[in-house]
Parts: sequence; structure tokens; C-alpha cells
Amino acid sequence: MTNDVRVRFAPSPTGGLHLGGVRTVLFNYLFAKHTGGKFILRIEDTDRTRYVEGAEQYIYDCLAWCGLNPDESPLLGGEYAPYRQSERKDIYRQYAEQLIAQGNAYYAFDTSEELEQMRANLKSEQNPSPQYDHKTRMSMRNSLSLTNEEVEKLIESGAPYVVRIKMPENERVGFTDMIRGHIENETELVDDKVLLKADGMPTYHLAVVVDDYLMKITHAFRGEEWLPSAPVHILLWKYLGWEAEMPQWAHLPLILKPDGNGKLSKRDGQRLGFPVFAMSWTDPSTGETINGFKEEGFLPEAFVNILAMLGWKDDSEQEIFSMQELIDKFSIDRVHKGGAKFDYDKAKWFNQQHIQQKSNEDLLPLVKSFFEKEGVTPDDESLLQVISLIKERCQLLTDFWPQGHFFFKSPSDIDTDTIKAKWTDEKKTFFNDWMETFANITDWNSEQIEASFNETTAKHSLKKGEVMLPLRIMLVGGKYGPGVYDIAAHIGKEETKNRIISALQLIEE
RNA sequence: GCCGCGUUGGUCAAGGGGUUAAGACGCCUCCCUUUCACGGAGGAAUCACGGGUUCGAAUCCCGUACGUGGUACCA
Repeated sequence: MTNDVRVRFAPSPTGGLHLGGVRTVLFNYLFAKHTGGKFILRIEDTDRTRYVEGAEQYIYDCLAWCGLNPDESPLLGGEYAPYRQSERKDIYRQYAEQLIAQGNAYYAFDTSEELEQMRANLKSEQNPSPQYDHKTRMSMRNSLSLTNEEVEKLIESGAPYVVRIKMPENERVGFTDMIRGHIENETELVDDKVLLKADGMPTYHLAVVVDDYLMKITHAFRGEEWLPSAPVHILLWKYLGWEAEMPQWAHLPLILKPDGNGKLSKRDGQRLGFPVFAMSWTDPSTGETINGFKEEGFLPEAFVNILAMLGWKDDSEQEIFSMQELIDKFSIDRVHKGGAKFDYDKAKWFNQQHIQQKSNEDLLPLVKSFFEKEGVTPDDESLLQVISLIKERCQLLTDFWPQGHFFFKSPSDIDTDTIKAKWTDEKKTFFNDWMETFANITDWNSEQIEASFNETTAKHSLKKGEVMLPLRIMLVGGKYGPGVYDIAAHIGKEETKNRIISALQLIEE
């Protein structure tokens, strides 16, 4: 039996791809893969005033990084091409005309000034946002209020117009949401939405219905901000005669800001110090760059895992999932109804878990690129060892450098204050003596180093702890890092000696 | 204002009539580690509120409150 599940993600290319957007992609993708269906990427670029150079390519890049690759897209093509709405412009008009002919839509000639005027006139405390609806439409300039003659004349004269849906009065429109169950609205409460704009482009409302129909979309997932306009879409499916093929809807909960309430915005990320975009985005008009999860050191598999847990959970205690496990286990009826506050600390924990699960070899190229940004290009074998030594103390890929820089460069900042606080002449002679002792070590490894260190501390009647911390600081710069003998072993005998000597000089100053 | 949607610890959440209301993040205490981290053992919640229904409600119903989304020729 062939499976014909088809879902789509339909972003408008206007800027950085937000957490919530990626999660919508993810749920679409998981649903498609789980059911053996197809995941389609459609670009909704019907608003020419919001066109942003590079934003479309950026979306492809983000999806590729996340591993959420579509089966059909503007790039890939497919049976239902084109997948960019600006290239489908001519398709929409006939449906708008059909709706007018059926009496479900009408021409409206009002200028934006006239619309503003109407809103200003009707605005009151009781009605802060007057709508273009059944109550007001007859006092506006449209093919309902004007005579046929006037309408024809206006159109012939080239007067700009839009097409609006004529929302019925006293009707209830309902549908079953896969996440929320039955939802019903009063049609007269929603306004006569514009379907076709003056420039001939459709609005989202018309385009989404026409394209979902033409592209045979079976399930439509989108953010819950679309719930209030759902009745318009349902009505359109009905008026166009496609009701039997209408997709099943699912409105996903929002991702909320960590403090207070409200939708998470890119400003919250900047304010609180965490990324909200998948990858870094540079606004071409301002030149401003905002880092994404990738640049902040997240693994794509962790990023996907985080997003999946923000709004979905299976009935087990498992929290760390691979993409394949998510695909296997995902079910739309376990998606939550309520929004979730984004918790950056937990996000980092997810990343840490994924780092620990990855092999050193897999981590190598990733870590290397962050080292290269710091101007250090270690050889693979050496970096591999370092990765295995420090990986368990890294939450982010960006932590590898601060946790591991001293393996490749002698530390520029040495916390001499801590050493000086308990410094004695005995310790000084200990270090001088130890350097002479370890000069004789032929097999420079961590066991030998430790043995020689122990021997020398015993000789000087010092407790290991008294000199281990100073040694660590001499080699590393501060009170952190993996086992101190491992560090000495890795940087080599000469370098160990050099660092001790230069640190001793600093202490004496 | 109106309409829709939502509400289990600080956060993510399991649980959908009878449970000591799981687990995770974060926080605190302790152990391990003569750094840090990892790991381990503990500590902290009457499920927004008020009414029902029921022998029994976090779980079902109705209100209220709060939050949030929409109310554009933006998506």
C-alpha cells in the first residue's frame, strides 16, 4: 500500500529562523518520516515588501544543519513545482475569481487611507480594533456596496483593488484539531480577510489553501497563532469545493520566554544571553549579526532533541533521543497544548549529554573548527587525546577551547595569587628538585610522572596537596582542567619544565 | 473590548477518578576526586482559585482568575 502522507513547512523568508520555526519543521519532519510520508518545503514569499536578500538560502542552510531535509522544495523541485509562491502568482487569481462568482468574495477598492479613516472613526473603548466585516463592509467602497456599473468602471479605469472573503453571518465553523480536539468559531466575528492583494499576490489565507490543495497536503501543522484565522481557511476549502481533501490540522503550542510570559523573541535571547536562531543571521539592511545555536557550540542532534522535548514527550523517562528514535516514537497526540518556557540551562545539559555520547573521532572536526577560530591548528592525533581528556567537562563545543587551550599554548594568564598565598621556600626547592628528578624519566607518561612527583614530595616531607595545586596552576593557568599528570604527560617534559620555570619567576617577582 | 487557546514544583514534564503526584534541569547538603567536571546519596511541590459530580478528583463538569494568541493589502 502506498503511503500518501504529505506535510509541509512554509516559512516566509524574512530573516533568522527562530527556535519555534525549527520546532514546527521538526514536528512536520518527524510526522512525515514516522508515517513514511513526504516532507515538503514551500517558500511563502508573497509579501514583496518584506523580501530579505539571502533569507531563503539561509533557511536551506538551517534545515541542512539540523538534518531536516525536505523531499520536495524550490531547490529540489518535485511533482508539484514551483514551490515558491511568488512563482505561482498566476495560479491564485482564478480561485479568487471563482469565489467572487460564487458570491463568497468581493472586490474592494478602499485605499489604505480610507481603511485607516474607517478604523479611526469607529475606534472606541468598547471596540479598539474595528474590523472590515459584515458590520462595516456596506459603508466601504466595494462590489457589494457599489453598483455593477460603478465596479466595472473602476476596474476598467485601472483602479487598484483587493479581493476580500465575504464572511457569512450567524454561522459556526468548526474543525477537529489533532492536538486540541474540536474547535468552533462564530463566522461573523472574523473579518473579511483580504485574499488577493492589490499587487495581484495572494495573502497567506488564499495561498495556503490553494497550495495545500494543489500540493496534496494531508496534514497541516502550524503555530497556534494561526488558530483564530482557521475558520477563514476552513471556509475557503469549503467554498472552493475541496472540503473532502482538506488536510487535518494541528496547531502547535508556542515557545515562551524564560522570564515572564509571552512568545520568545530574538530580543529575549540577546537580553538574557542565549541564541534563539538555529544559525547565525546577519540582517543585510543593518549589518547586525545574531549568533545561532550552531555558533554557540550546539550539536545539531542536541538542538533537535531540545526542540522535540519542548512540546512533546513519550510516556517513558527517556529524555535523550537520537533523530531515529524520535522518528520511531513521535506521535502527534502526545504533543502538548500549552506553551513551554525555554530553559537555556537545560538546553546546555542536553548538549552536554550528546557530546558525551559522541565518539572522539566524530567530535574531532567540530572541535577543530573552534580551535582554528582561536588561531590554533592542532594535529588530529593530539587533539583526539585532548578531547578524550576534557570532553566530560564540556557542555558546548565552545567549551573545548577554554578547557583545552593549555595543551597547545602555554597559558598567558597565570593565577599566581593563589600560589603566592601559600608559597614557601620549601615549595620552591621542591619544584627545583622535582625538575631535576623528572629530567631522568625516560618514559614520559602520567604514571611515571605521578610516581616521581610522589617520591619527591615524600623526600621534602610535603603533602601532595600542597604542591599539586601550584603545579596545576603553573601548567594550566588556573584551578581547572583534567588530571594534572595527564596534562604534563601530554604537553611533554620540556614544556612542563619550561612552564614551571616561568611560573617560578612570576612568583618570585 | 471581542473571540480563540491554555494553566501539575523556579523550569521542562509523567500521570487522564483511589499513586508515598514519576523523572529531568537548576538550587542546597554530603560522598568520590588533594582543582574543576563527571559519577553517586540525600533535601525541598497538597497539581491557579471557587463551586459541583462522586464513597473518592491533579484527573470529569461549570464558573472565576491569570496568561497567551488573533483582531493588517505580515506571515
